[in-house]
Amino acid sequence: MQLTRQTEYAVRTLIELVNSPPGAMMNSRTIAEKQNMPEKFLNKTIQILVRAGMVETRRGMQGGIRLAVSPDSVTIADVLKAIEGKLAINPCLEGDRYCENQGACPVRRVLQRTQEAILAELSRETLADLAKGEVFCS
Amino acid sequence: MQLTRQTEYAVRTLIELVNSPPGAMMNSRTIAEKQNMPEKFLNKTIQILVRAGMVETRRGMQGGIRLAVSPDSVTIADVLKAIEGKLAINPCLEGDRYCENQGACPVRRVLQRTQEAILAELSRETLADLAKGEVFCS
DNA sequence: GATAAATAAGATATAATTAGTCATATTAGT
DNA sequence: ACTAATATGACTAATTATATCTTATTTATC
Repeated sequence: MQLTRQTEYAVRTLIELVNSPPGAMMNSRTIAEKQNMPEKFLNKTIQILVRAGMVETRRGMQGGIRLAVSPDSVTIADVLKAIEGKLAINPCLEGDRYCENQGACPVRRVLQRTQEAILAELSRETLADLAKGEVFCS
Repeated sequence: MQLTRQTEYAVRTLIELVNSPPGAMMNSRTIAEKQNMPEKFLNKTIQILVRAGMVETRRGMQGGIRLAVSPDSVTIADVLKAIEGKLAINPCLEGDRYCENQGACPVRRVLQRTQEAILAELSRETLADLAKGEVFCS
């Protein structure tokens, strides 16, 4: 019942990008150093964000990363989904999962509510909101 | 960001015990079959519940498992804590963890709230409440 | 009392996931 | 063309979750 470290890296990276000059490319090493994350692993993480359409990258000199979306249109829930693939906290809550007792199952009911609560909280604030704070744990 | 399967096994086992004749020993194989869980793995899971004081076991013929607590005094949150060891969804939220930016960190703030929401939902209903439903997903 | 059957307990092994590193390809400036 | 900066993608290692196997204990039966 934990966020993966990669999700945290992704969030912190995005915030870092929000706080950088708009439109400018930022290189991943700088972000990795600032936020104390393993550089190569961060690159991998960035790839996922690229595929999710949240950032865009350019190779070569003067290359780097920048946001591809508006900071106020992305929440931690979005990042979580992009990185971890799904939001279901238990298999029985996955969309395509069939369970004959779905309606009656009390466990599922509690988990369903829990998941909704998680989503609600993680969707409350956007990257733009988060970036105002400027500092985070390392 | 998922419950472990073991946590689910534990919850389902406890509900099974709540629904069995009070005070009677139930054997783990029966529970495993009824709930479609791997028997030996369930045994391991039960051990954790024993150490947490939630159930008591007796070996040998006529042995088995039974609840050691009142069904209305245990919530899924309690089980989660017993099985997964901690409730923190991110390292920065663990009790003993020091982070100089704790107060100001916006990421931590969101995660903190999320964690509280999770706990609130998982603490809402006790085993006694859950057991009323009788069926669950398999 | 000895033996066998039932049962949990504990140790070990496998599989899956997460985290991290290394080698390659691409781009831009010189 | 060459070199340095940079992302990309393949590979490796570590951790965690899951499952199985072996051993110890208890009770009933003979």
